[in-house]
Amino acid sequence: MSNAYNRPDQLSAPLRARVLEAARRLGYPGPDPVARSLRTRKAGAVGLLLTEALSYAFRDPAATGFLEGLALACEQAGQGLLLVPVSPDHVDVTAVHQAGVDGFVVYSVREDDPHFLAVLERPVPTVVCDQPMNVEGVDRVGVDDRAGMLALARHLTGLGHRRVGVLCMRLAAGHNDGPADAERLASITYPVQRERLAGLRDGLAEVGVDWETVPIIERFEHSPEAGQDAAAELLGAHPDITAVVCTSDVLALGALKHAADRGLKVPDDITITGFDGTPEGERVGLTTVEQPLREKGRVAGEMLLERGDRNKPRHVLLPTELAVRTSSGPPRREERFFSGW
Amino acid sequence: MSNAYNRPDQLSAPLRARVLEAARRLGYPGPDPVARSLRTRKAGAVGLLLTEALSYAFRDPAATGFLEGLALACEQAGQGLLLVPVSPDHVDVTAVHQAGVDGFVVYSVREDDPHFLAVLERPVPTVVCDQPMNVEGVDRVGVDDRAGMLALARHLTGLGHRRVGVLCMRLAAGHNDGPADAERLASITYPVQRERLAGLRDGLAEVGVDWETVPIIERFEHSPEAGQDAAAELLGAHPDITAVVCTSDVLALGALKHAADRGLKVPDDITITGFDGTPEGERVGLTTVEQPLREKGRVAGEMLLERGDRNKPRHVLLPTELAVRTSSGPPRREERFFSGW
DNA sequence: GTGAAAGCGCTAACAC
DNA sequence: GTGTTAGCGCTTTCAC
Repeated sequence: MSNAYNRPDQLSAPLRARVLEAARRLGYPGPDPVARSLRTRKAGAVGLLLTEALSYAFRDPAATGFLEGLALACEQAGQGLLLVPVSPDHVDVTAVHQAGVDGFVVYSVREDDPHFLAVLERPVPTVVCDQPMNVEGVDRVGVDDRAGMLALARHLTGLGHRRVGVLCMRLAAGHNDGPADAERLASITYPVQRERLAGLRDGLAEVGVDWETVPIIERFEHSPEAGQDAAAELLGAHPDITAVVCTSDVLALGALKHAADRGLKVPDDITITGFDGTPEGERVGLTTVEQPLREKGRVAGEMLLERGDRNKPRHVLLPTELAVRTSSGPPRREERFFSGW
Repeated sequence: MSNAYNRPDQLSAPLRARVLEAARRLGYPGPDPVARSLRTRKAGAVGLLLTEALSYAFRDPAATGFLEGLALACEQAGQGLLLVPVSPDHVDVTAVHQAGVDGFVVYSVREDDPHFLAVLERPVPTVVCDQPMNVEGVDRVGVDDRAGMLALARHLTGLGHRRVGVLCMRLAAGHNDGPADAERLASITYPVQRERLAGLRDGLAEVGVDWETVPIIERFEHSPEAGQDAAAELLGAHPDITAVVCTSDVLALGALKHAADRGLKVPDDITITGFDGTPEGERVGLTTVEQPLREKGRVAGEMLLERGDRNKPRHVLLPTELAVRTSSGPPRREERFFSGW
């Protein structure tokens, strides 16, 4: 009987038909997938852990690109993709325990995220995307955030910018909407933000800009609105800034909006840059660091699903590319630091 | 022991700590979620069935809006969201059988979709979004597509348009990239498309335009590229058209692109309209019929999750709103039908 | 507060 | 090709 459903080739066609017909008549709804999973020790699904609320997966364009690639990989392997419902505030980890999955993909969470720690306790393989970095025995796929931002910084300093300000995403647990002081910068628990800031610091140091003097505005929420608001704060406090470096395209989109509202011409009056390479950013001509978002998702899925042979953790670093578009240009003549123009 | 994990309140705190500590020492990874699901008859997840490839969920802005709302509802109920991997071509229904879920949300599939039929055989509640319509014993949430399109049609005829062309999505199984003839129109298996076309037909009939003379171009793929291509086909064959009505914003975005490439000014040279009300459409000033996408997803989730009392099928119809923006205007003077301007 | 036992529905193995 | 059986890991119940 089990064979009729699971191994059609083991029975003769007419017999199979007969069995199935009888089952239908008896009102048998087909094998229970949960019972089968218990028996075969396969859930047929991959769990996805996001640090944010579930709906974030469909709102953030960088996440969306990643997930598209991940979904592609799952699809090809015939695996489902289970979005695990985690409340970002609640420290309720039961959802992770409830998830009937054969493995987890963890997308860009804090180093000390309790949900992530719960995932590690589950006896299933795990692949991390982006962060945390350097977790014992866990595969990871990411990009060289630091090198990407360094390239961007050099582009800006090459244009002549010296007075730059930064808009960045959440740096650690807890709400901190405002300037990130030295103490905050020393306790970053989101490695990606740390790396991107480090790349910028290095690039600015090459032309003698003191990192201590660079204003950094942090936002808890990651949305264009937050970027817009942060840009207002930054330019309000530091009107002499010639370039606003954002650690994501989403924030940069908001900064562009603020510039427009304020009547500032981009890039003539001010340069604004992003990071990620989202379709939205491209559409509006945002200078940014592009990373292969979809590819990252695909690789994450494949690492998890194809882990037949290897058992030592793998780390894949995908390339980034500086995309110079129309949101960056030299600072105004009177604001330039040197005058070889 | 089970109590230690599941009912912390039933034990004394120190005892609970002792048990958990012992379990950890023994290398016990916590209760197996699948076994628990089998026992409790609760999977803790909602299945999502899309007619398209899984990754489509993250690519189509209308789907994304819906899913954001659905994810929100799941999250609030502490339920996971399982994306069921269906290959659109393959008629392999096993993925539906494998899915360990407490219910299904079916998003906009064909009336005779085999995966959908497989869902109906599963002994779990199901909620349909948009289509199919009128399925015995199944809850549904949607919008009044016909009325929405009728309002749009009246807007266009009011502006003076008489020679309109249509770009529409897939109408039935099978690839048909090209004109939809009478036979094709008579065998539509996507009710949403049928309704939207009917609304347009009704609106045009009010001013005496013969539906038979309205060219309709169908595309299998639903993407801006397909819309662009279809617009080229439409305007190539019918250069006298003054308005291109698209049955989705995504297609309209492509049509706008085509118009731009061809050097046509919108709306001076040609009017282009969409349907859905996506952020992208809004950004570019697309005249369209807005529907509450996120709300639709939320309602779908809630209908599935809160089905405590009711057991007769519910049908929720959400309102649409005509959004007149900058992509629609009167036809050129020499092309107008009447001249009261 | 503890321990033992039944059974959720299935698959895989083995005897017929 | 058919029938029987053990057991996946859990929760629930009931006796202690």
